[in-house]
Amino acid sequence: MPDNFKKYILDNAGITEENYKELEPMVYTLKAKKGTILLEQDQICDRAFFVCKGLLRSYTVDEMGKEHIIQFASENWWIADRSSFYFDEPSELFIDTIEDSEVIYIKKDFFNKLEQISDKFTSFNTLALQKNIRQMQKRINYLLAATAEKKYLDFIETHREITYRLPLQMIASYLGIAPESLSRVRWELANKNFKP
Amino acid sequence: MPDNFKKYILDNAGITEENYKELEPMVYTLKAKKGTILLEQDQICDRAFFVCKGLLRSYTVDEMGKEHIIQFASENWWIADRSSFYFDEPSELFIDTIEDSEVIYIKKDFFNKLEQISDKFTSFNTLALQKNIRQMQKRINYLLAATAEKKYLDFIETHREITYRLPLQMIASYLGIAPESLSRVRWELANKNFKP
DNA sequence: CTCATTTCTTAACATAGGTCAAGTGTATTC
DNA sequence: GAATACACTTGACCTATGTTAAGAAATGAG
Repeated sequence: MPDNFKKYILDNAGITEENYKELEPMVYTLKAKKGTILLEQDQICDRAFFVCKGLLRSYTVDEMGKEHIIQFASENWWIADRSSFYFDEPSELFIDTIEDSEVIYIKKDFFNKLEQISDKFTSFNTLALQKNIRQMQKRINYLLAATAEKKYLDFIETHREITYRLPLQMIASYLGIAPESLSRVRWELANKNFKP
Repeated sequence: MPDNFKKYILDNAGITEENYKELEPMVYTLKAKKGTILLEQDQICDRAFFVCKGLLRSYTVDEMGKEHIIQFASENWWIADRSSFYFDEPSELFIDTIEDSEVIYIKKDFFNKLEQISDKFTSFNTLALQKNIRQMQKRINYLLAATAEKKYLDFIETHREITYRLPLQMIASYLGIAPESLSRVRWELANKNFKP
């Protein structure tokens, strides 16, 4: 099961099979039924999750008990509270599974070791951080500027792979709109495409 | 004038005066009157700006001509389109000066050289990226969840130093609300604090 | 000091989107 | 294969925020 994780590391950190053996003991495997919470708010997120199979999300819960989704992660994606992991501070986020999932998780020792072994890893990590920033900036811009309809259209565009696997209410939560509003937007879109 | 920049680099990259001399030719200085545009959308942002004195902002402009502020930068802060700089792609952002300002800018050669010279620089850079991500995630969460009032209260809390230097319309733009709404919020807040 | 410009506030009105409450499908479970 | 729980839609209504327009304050330039 951890095969696509191994492949991912070998490809991206540029290390040998030999070297990977040193890391293997620090790789943990986990299967979780849909709806399992893997990280709670206020815990310190001491691990990063890599999705081998399935679908996870991270989210906050506000004073009204409402959930606000920060990120989705499907196959070959990472998910964690980056800040909590990096700064050892309590997590803002919950993480749970949206589908039955198979997950790898690793802790800091893994990354430390990998950094020693690989000369490519640091720059790969920087690249990942930069991509993350680019994506977040785009999202901030959408949240500042866009209507519900524009947000939704952009979402299905940029999340094609997972759109059909997500309950609509979760997409709504990710976009910062009410599920009922999303229903309405979809109805309006369906109409537009017939009229002319 | 570049003195606080020099201090900033020596402190954070952990290099000697001697080493700094090698970098100096790659450090550019610039004075700009309030309202000067330093970066236009669609240009490639080939430089990062460091504010010695004054106040800058980055922002997008939507199809309606409306500005949406992404970031402010006052003394000892950096501002740039990180993604454009890193990935050599056209910038989403404009950058201009909100006050008469004195600015340092440096290009990639500076960072490359610094990376060679300093053993601390890479980890310092990673720290900066992580802090950036933390701050953006918090902002996304506010944009998803908070009312205009909460957003404003959080802003004056976390941007104490610059709040009084910013026109209210720019704060409104940063928060994703209309300037008139911000006026209303401020009026309501002023009332609350007298009634009880 | 005065005129011009920009910034901020106020008020009346409009609307996107939120809330509440059924109601209808669609999965999952035993 | 009923029964139970989710997920989605619909409609009526409501509210926060946007819009438009005007005037008051503040700032700045000459």
